[in-house]
Amino acid sequence: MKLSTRGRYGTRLMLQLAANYGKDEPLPLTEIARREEISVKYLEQLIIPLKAAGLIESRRGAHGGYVLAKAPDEITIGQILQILEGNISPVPCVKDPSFCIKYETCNTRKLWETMDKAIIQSVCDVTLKDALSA
Amino acid sequence: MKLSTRGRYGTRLMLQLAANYGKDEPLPLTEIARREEISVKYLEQLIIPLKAAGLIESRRGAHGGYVLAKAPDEITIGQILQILEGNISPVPCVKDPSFCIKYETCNTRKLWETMDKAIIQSVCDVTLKDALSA
DNA sequence: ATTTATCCTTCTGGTTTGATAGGAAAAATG
DNA sequence: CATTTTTCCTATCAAACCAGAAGGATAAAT
Ligand code: FES
Ligand code: FES
Repeated sequence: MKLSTRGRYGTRLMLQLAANYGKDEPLPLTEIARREEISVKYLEQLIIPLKAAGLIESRRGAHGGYVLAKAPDEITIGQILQILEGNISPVPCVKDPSFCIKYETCNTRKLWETMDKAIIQSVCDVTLKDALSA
Repeated sequence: MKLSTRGRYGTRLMLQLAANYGKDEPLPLTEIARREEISVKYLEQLIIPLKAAGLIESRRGAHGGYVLAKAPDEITIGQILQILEGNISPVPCVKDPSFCIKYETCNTRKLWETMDKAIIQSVCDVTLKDALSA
């Protein structure tokens, strides 16, 4: 039940961008890497899907970098995790019934659905803005 | 953020034992394996730590098998997962501060702690008895 | 032209997962 | 006592996943 470094580093990355939101200059990965002590090369990989999902915009070249595509209170931690970790539900069958052979007669599914809802609520209710001010 | 088969199969195993609770005969793994369509060999591995933790008692030899060591309403799903999956918190640093270098200045820890509490509550409030009657 | 950056693809060592295999020890049965 | 049934114990293994490094192409500013 561990969150991988993708989700954890990605959230830290997004918080840095959130802190920089509204400023003139975009924030380059080199700076984020320095502040968070994560390699640029690894951050590059994480930022690709975040950009593809439309959460981030980029500017290339010198004085380039990244900026949030939306305000910090319009992006939730749940969205970030969903993008970087894939489906975060504890068992696949919650989203994909064909995953479990004994789906029909399963007496544990209700359990995992309860767990799933608790997890989703705990991260989808929180925006970057909330996390920054906390 | 997936629960592994250890936690999922183990919970199903424990639910079978809970359903058998109070009966004269212990339930052998061959029978559980047949009902749940999981190999006996794999179930054997899962049941070792459950027994070591005192949740289960065994009787060897013919007509042997397993019985719950406590009533179904005294065993929670959280206990089972803790035993089979290890620490179920989404990030290790919640339990072990030395895990994260930037522990002191981390701005995401509060987030994961919230998530952790939500997960724990969703499984520790539920007993085998609850899960059976649900 | 040089520098600073994003962008894109690939590779790899290490760990975890999900089992299977083979047999030893104990208890009931005939 | 021999057989069967069952738990008990240890080892092995393929596949998947994780964390990250490497190498270079492209674009913009100076
Ligand atoms: S249906 Fe998927 S765990 Fe039961
Ligand atoms: S201290 Fe562990 S994630 Fe921040």
